[in-house]
Amino acid sequence: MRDENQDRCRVCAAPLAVAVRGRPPVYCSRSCQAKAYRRRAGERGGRAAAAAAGEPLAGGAGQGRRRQIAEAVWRIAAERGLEAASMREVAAEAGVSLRVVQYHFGSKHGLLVSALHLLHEENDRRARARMAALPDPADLRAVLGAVLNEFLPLDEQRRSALRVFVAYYVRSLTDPALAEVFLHASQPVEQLVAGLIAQAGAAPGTDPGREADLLVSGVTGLGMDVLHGRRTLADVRTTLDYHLGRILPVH
Amino acid sequence: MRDENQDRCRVCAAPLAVAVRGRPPVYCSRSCQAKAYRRRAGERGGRAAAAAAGEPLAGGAGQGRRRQIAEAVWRIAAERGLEAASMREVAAEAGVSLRVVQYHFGSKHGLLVSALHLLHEENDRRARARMAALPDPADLRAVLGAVLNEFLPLDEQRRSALRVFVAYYVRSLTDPALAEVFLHASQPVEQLVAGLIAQAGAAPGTDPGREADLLVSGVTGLGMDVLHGRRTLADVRTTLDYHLGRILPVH
DNA sequence: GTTTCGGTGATACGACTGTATCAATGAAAA
DNA sequence: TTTTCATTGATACAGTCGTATCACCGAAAC
Repeated sequence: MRDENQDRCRVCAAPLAVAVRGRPPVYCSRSCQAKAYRRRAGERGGRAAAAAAGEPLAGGAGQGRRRQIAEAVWRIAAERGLEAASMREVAAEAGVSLRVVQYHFGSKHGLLVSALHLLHEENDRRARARMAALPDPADLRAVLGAVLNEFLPLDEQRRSALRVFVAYYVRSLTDPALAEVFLHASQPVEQLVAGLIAQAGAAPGTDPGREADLLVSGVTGLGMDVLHGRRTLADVRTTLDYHLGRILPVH
Repeated sequence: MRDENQDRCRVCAAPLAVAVRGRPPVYCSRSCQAKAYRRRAGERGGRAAAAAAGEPLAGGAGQGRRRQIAEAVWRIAAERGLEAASMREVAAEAGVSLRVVQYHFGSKHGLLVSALHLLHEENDRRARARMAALPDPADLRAVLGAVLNEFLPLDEQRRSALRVFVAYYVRSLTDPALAEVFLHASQPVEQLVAGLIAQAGAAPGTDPGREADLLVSGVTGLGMDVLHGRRTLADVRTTLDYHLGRILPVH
């Protein structure tokens, strides 16, 4: 409590300009600040040169910061809704300061848009990984089931993803920039499903495209009902099995 | 600009207490206020006694105020999202003062819950009216189509209703009181659809319950895609016709 | 005449929100 | 040594939010 903030430079003791806004000044000039920096660097070099240098900042360096913050947005949106994702709240959840969020995303709108972008990439990545982990990639019915299951809240990850997804969906209804991200991303899901249905050998008289359209949107809606508690997960899976069996007759 | 607010009673000219909070006082006591009231009533009675009396307040008196305000909430939610529905914004949209909204709903949360309640009643009313207006009530396929079309944004009314619905849905994921309203309301839609399918003569081997589940949630999802611009309304109707034709074979 | 009652006008408070500003930091380049 | 660069810390500002408070209004009851 001795060297409290005086109105004198810490190095040359010259009087320093008063700043009514922003961070209070401590040095009278950039050179005095550099001098102080070198002094500190010297002290530090003696005992902890290597330790203080690297520190890749827990979660991938460089633009890993952006990802770290985006994940905080996802968590908040999933648990408390997008309207609870204020700048300060996101910063706290990510364990960084408000200024860091501002710096890396510019504005709140930029933050939301970027977080949605990263979310789409992440979801694609996860879905691809899960499909690659299937025991028999030639079993087209299993592949189809895996694709559709991706929209059901089967585990905490998918549950959270669905919640974030619908929260963003609603927001995009009144925010063109968010709608853009939605439109430029998820066209091919229905086409993928339609292709799988056609390849797997659909029952005669069925239209793979129309079946895929209702299946995809229906599964999303059923998943939302599960989130709500309006339906059981088991019930939804039974319904899904029924329709898969109807579209793809056994062998 | 002559009789500006002095610190004297308007009637007896006694000094009046200073109030740092709330509306500034004008009378020194309740009796002086009543005196002023009677004086005004006397003047008014001479020329506009009947005209000033009734005035049911444009839209149904009594608890019509609540409805008027709830409709403002719906409009704002449909056009700018639920997060834009602040107390002041709702009051302005409804053409009343902030205090009136506070008085009739107590808190913002109470406002949102009540508005959702009234919305459900309104939607039921509209759906019932549209079904009653069908040309041939015995044509079960037409009735089924009408029920499902209720979830598509076919006109501005349904478009708006769907937007408000999904906005509230998302909010209900993080608000138990809203979720309650959802759960205690819309169970029987799927049962209604399933009943219609069974009565209309489904194709052999089809399960009306499972078909209804996918149809209802699927139609909702497709309607949301239309809102988004991800799908054409015509495309959705074609898909819907396809599935109706599949479930209910022609004659 | 005074009180009571449902409803409303006019402020005010404190907590938050998004954004802006100024300065410091650590390291590398000039 | 001085400058530059990308990043972060520490505030400040103006506005909005939900809510609370006090007084007024009209009319009916006592």
